[in-house]
Amino acid sequence: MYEGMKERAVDLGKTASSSDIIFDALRDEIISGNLKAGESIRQEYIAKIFNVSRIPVREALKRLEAQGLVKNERYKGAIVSSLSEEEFIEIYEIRLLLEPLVIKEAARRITPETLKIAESYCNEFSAEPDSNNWGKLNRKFHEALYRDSKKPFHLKIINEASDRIDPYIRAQLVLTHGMEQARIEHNEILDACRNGDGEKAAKLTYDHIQDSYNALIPYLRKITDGA
Amino acid sequence: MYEGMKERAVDLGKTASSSDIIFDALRDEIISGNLKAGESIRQEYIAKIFNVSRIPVREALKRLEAQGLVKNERYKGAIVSSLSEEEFIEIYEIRLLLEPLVIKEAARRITPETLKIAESYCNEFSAEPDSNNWGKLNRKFHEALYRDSKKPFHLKIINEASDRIDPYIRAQLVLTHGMEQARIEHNEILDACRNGDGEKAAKLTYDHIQDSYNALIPYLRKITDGA
DNA sequence: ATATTGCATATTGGATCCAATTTGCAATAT
DNA sequence: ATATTGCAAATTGGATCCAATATGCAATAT
Repeated sequence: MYEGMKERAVDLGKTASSSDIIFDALRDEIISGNLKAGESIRQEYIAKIFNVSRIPVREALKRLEAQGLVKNERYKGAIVSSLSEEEFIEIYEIRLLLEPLVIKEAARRITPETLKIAESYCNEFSAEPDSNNWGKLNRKFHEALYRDSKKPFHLKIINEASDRIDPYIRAQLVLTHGMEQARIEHNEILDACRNGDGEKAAKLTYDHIQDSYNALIPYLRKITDGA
Repeated sequence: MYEGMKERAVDLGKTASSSDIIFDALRDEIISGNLKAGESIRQEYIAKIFNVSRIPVREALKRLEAQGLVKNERYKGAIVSSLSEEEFIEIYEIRLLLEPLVIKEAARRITPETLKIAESYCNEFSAEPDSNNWGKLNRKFHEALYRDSKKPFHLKIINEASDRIDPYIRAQLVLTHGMEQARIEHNEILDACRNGDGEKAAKLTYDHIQDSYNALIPYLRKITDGA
């Protein structure tokens, strides 16, 4: 009886805690490049912004540390992690291994709903005039394509890997006008997914990541020097 | 002046916080299988054991959640994560991709010190009579072999993946007497590392993981049912 | 006998308070 | 001018306290 109530109850149960909200907010600031590598995050400062005590802030920072985005140092605050060129290369190695594998599965079982979402982000990305939003939309597009892969563990790794390099990707998207290339490749990948052609989607994704890497490497030093 | 002091000062600086100690302890309990999937961890209970308040316990639990080992649920405590057969397979997929890659690099640059450590754990593993210690020694052996890979991001993923399946591996090591097989394979891998033969070490590691998977699959249902 | 209701208890999330100690800067000494 | 010392302020880790509410069980109603 009243089956509809169940879903509403579940939704109510999912009200995010302060800690969750602060975690998401800080993660966003870091991966957007708004908080740069080496910068210090003071607990008290964040607590005041969100009108909460330091407790939920500290929990959020501990979680960010577990994911490698910051390093908590006593009396110094949470220092935003930097990325050496070696680690940067490592992350691309992992992306090149896992993302083609994931999209292969996802493309084969992709649902019309997911396809709609991905198409939407793809179009938004192509049309967006504000370069500050390119990074986020690019990310959302790729996330959408992987949704139906049924590989949560792979996705967790891909997400964390992407978080680490996202600030650099975003800076590069703004600096160069490699948008054209990205737009073309996104549409090709989307097309392969529409046809359920996992193999082709995988190959295109591999090349897409490789292109991203090639575009980014020359800018890596420039960006890290500028910090 | 007094150069030696620096190192001591650094060492002193690394005194672990309560939160760190509790995190390590809970992680150990989970990956040892002492705390089983589905069990609830009460903050107050842990706090009393360690004679601390709930604050550091909560921070530890948040970190464990970030790594996927528990899921914090209000009024219910931190529930130890279970692993579906699909996720189990996923983790082995990832291990099969990353571990051979890592050991290939590690074997090429392995130092005498690291080799000594790995040999030590290998021998301990072979000689250990108490089956409760097999899992930990097995893990330590593999960790040692990967030490010189210079791939921190890969290692982090491998560690977290291993954490998730370790309870099952340990149960299986105790249930079957596949120790013989493991011992032989460990020595073969170690030998390839001694010779700096990265390719061979990678191939042997791949087969070793594959064997582990084959041994574990039949026991997976048995173990999860028994919980 | 079974289902519903109400209340005491348990349990977590967050606020406030306290302790420890590093950091930064000014005063002092060389 | 430079290096050393001393002290106030800043900052984090942890303890204690409070609020909200879910859970479990007993009492009640059907």
